[in-house]
Amino acid sequence: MITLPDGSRRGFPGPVTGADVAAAIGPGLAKAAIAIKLDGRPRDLASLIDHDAAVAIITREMPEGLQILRHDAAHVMAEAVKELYPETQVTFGPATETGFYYDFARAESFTPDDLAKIEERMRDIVKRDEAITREVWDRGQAVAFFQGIGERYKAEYIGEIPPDEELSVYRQGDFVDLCTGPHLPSTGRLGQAFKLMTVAGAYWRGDPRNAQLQRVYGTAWPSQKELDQYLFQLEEAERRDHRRLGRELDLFHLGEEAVGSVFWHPKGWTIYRTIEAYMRRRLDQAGYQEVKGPLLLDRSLWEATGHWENFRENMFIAESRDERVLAVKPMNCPGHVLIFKNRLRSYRELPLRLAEFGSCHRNEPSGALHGIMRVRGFTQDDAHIFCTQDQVTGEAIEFCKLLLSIYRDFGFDDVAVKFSTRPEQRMGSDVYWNLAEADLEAAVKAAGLPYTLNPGEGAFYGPKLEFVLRDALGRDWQCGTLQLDFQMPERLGATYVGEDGARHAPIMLHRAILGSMERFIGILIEHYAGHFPLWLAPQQIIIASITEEAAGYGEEVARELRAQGLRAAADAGNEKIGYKVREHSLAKVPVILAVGRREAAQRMVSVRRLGSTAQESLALADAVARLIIEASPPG
RNA sequence: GCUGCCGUAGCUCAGUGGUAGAGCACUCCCUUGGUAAGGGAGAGGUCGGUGGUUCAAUCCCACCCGGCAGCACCA
Repeated sequence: MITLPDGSRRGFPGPVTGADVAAAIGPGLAKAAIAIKLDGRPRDLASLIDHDAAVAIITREMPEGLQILRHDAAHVMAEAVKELYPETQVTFGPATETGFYYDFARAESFTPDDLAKIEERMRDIVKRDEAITREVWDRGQAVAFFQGIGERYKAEYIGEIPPDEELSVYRQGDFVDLCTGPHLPSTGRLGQAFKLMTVAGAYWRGDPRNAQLQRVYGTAWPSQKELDQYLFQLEEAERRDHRRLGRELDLFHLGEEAVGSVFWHPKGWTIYRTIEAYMRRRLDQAGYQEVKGPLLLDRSLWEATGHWENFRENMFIAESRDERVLAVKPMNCPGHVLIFKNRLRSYRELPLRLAEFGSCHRNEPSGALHGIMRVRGFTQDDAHIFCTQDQVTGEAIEFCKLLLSIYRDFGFDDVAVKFSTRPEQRMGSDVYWNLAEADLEAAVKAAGLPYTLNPGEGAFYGPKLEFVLRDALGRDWQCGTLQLDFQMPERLGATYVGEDGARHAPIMLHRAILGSMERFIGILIEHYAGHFPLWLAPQQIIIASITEEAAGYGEEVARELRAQGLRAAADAGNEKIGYKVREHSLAKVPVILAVGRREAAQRMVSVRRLGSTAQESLALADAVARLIIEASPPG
């Protein structure tokens, strides 16, 4: 008896295959079927069902089906590589979110020409429509076989598979691969909607101490249409790339003179200051107190916090004329703790929320740098909340509310939460960790936010929540964080006097909303594709005069708007209005006010919005009043 | 940091073992034009850096610096 996803049941006289079940339901499904889900687990279409079970047919359009498709694309690629370059060893080749990759071991590196050849051979293999069959081998046989054909990585890996686990091997044509599956019934079912993208290095088993393999990436989709759509999306992402827009819109630059640090240009810095002012306002309202700590702090402090031990390699060290060794601060928390413990604190002062736009420097590995998203010098919208254990939940809930509200103001409604627990390399006893993890989990539950578990990814001093927002292209970015720290205040000897007259170490919440200003602005640039909402646009309004006769009036309009706090400038240049409209539209100025002889005579402006060709004639006073309202920041 | 690829004008890119070119941008002149490029002229480069091979190197080789993609890393 077989139960289908809609709850209906079908009886079969004896054992059947997944293909039989699909055929029994209908010929259309039989044709579309590529695999089955047997009691919730994906299996080959050819797998035998010999007991009462819940069965669902998987088609290529379903998420599970797409994953199988991509996994198969990896196998077809491996087969193609083995045919073209038999000396190559295969290792792992899984599906990814947009396609697949396979890691190969080969002395020579693959060139772009090689990729084209491999892709061509893959298309052949699909045309050959080779049957893909599953076999179960015993360990000795498998190790001997893979050793015999020179596949040392595969042979090594077999030794690590738990002995009670079935060892399955898939055969397609002459290619035999160790794999748990499931797979398509034949290579022809893959279709031709795939494309090889790039080749890059990747460590065997993800460990930098191991050999580096060559990872060939590809993308694969159920149909050509979806492949084309994906490729278009990649182009769109490139058009929005913050490094490109940063240059085109003259926001910032990066240079060899300060690798990994941002040179903010006037327009970029205007965005920065606008965001900073907005955040400052929101934090003031939420009961934070802003502070500013020193950039250079003595080595002994970093030894006390544990950073010297854990992160010295990534800290910039500055030596002074005396014997002291100073480190450029990689984070702001020790400074805030020092401010906290500078005098005797009472429980009445808690929760004490110290905020700082903290300039930090971390000597990130060169390969990690990426535009202004991952830099060596950056500014965190950091704050530390010193509180009692009773206050943790309430503070966490308030923080989550504030964070979501701020994200909404920047146009991000989709926020995911990850809960990261104790990492392997950590500070402090498990007693602390048990307490901290329990408290933080209780807090996120109380805040009513759904979250996913991220085991082992916490900070070395405490567990953390990470807030991931999704941008206009559906990409995820981790920005906000909330970390619970039972250790640092105690390590640095920060205490407060409790109601009982005794001294207690406060609990410290580390938190950031934007994460880093640099990174967040990078995300915003890409999210808005450079087309910022009026309140954020560095140049909000251009007054383009049509003739020299109207230039004086244009300047007057610009002065009036600036007097009202708007970022307006007059363009009295010697160009036609069409040229000016094009120039400022490309510069993504949200509002262009055209003024000619008519407007000057009647004290009007002709309003043109970015993204529209419509023109609206307004009295100057009305236009100013309207723009003031539109340009006012949220919150 | 590792693997691979790349580095020519502000930008996008041609090009060659015999000391360099286009378009856009820039400057000036003409043009005063009504909503995405009006016309003309000019200026601009130690061909990423340092060594080497060569009669001769932007081109070939080595090292270094920087960038890109991925991996690893992200307190």
